[in-house]
Amino acid sequence: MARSSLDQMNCSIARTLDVIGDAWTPLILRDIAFGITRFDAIQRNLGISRKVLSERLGALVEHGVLQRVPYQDKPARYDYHPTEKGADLAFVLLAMQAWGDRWTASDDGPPILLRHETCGALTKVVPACASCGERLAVTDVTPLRGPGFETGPGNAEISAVLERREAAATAADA
Amino acid sequence: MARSSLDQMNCSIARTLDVIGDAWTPLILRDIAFGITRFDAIQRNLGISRKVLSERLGALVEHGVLQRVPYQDKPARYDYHPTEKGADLAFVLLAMQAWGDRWTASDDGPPILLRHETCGALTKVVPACASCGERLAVTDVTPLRGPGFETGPGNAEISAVLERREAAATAADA
DNA sequence: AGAGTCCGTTCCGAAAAGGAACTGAAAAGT
DNA sequence: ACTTTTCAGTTCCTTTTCGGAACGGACTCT
Repeated sequence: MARSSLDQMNCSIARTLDVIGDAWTPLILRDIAFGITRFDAIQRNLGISRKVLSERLGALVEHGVLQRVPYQDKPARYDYHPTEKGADLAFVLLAMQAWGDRWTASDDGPPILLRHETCGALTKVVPACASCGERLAVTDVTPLRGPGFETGPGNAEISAVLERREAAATAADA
Repeated sequence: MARSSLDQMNCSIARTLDVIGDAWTPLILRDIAFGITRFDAIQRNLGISRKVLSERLGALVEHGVLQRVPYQDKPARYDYHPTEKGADLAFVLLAMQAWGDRWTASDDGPPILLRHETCGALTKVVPACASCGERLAVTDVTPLRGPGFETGPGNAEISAVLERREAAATAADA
C-alpha cells in the first residue's frame, strides 16, 4: 500500500482508502463506534499488536477522523472519539456489515442485528437515492465525469471508458 | 493483516475485511466495475505491481467475488467479471465514494458523479432502512446481539458493552 | 513495598509489498 | 522471415510493514 499514491489519485474511493484502507482500521473504528474508546480495551478486544494500534490511532487522529478526549490528567489519558468526519464513516462500516451478513454469515444468522429506532423494526441498511429516495440497484446508477475529474494516476483507463460511454450516450440522444 | 484471524472473527465487518481489507482490492473491484476487466489494463490504470495484482485477483476468484471469463483461447486469456457476490460489493464502494466525495474532494467538486437512471437526477448514495425505507441517521440504529453472536476473538469487549446496554434497555422498559 | 492499570515505545524476526526482469504464446508490423 | 508488440503471469531481490514480546513511565490499589 503506497501511502502516498492513494491520496494523490483523483478518486474518492482511493482517498477514502488512504484513510481506512487496511484490515485493522475499520475494526478499530467499529470498536470505537461501539463505545470501546481506550487503547487497552481496543487492543484486548481485537488482539491487534500494540505497535500497529498506536500507529493506526495516530493516523486516524492525523486525518481528523478521531479526536483524543482526555479523561484523566495525572498520567494524561485519552478516550478516542469519532469526529463528525469519523462518525460519517459509519455508513461504510454498515455497508460492509450488510455484505458480510449476506455473504459470509454462518447458518445461525448474523452476529449483530440492527434496530431502527424510528420505525422499531429490525433492519438492514440498504442504499437509496438521495434525490428520489428510492432504493438503489447497482444497475440503476451511471457514473459520469464530474467537475473535479482529471485524468491522472489511477484513472487513465477509466477516463477513456467514461469518454466512450458519454460519447455513445450523446450519439444516442441525437 | 493476519489472513486467518479475520475470517475467524464472529463479525460481519471482519469477514468482509478478510475479502477486501487492503488498499488495492477495492480499487481493483472499482476498475472492474467500470469495465476494465483485463490484467494489463488494471495494472496500467492503477500502477499496482503485477505480482500483487496477480495475488489479489487470485484471492478474489478464490473468494467467489470474481470469475474468470475466457475471451480467447490460443494463449488462454480471461476477463475478470464480478459474480453476484462481487457485484454486491458495489455498495461498499459507493459508500466509500460518498464519504470521499464529502470529506476529501478538492474544491472543484467530486471527480465522479452518479446519475440515477430511474429518476434521472444526479445523486449520491445514502443509507436507508430496509424496513421503512426512510433515510437512516447513524444515531437511529441500535446494535443488538443476533442469532449468530458468540463471544470470541474480536468481540469480547463488544459482548460486554451490548449486554450492559440490553440490560439497561430492559430495565427501562419495566 | 509490591502488584496492577494504562498507554505507549522499542527491538527483532517474519511476512508482505514494490519493482524490474524474465517466460511464453501468439498477433502485428516491416 | 524476423522483429516488435500485446497480454498474463512468474521469479527474484530489496524495502517496508507486521506481529509479538519486552520495557518504560506515571500513576492507583492493597
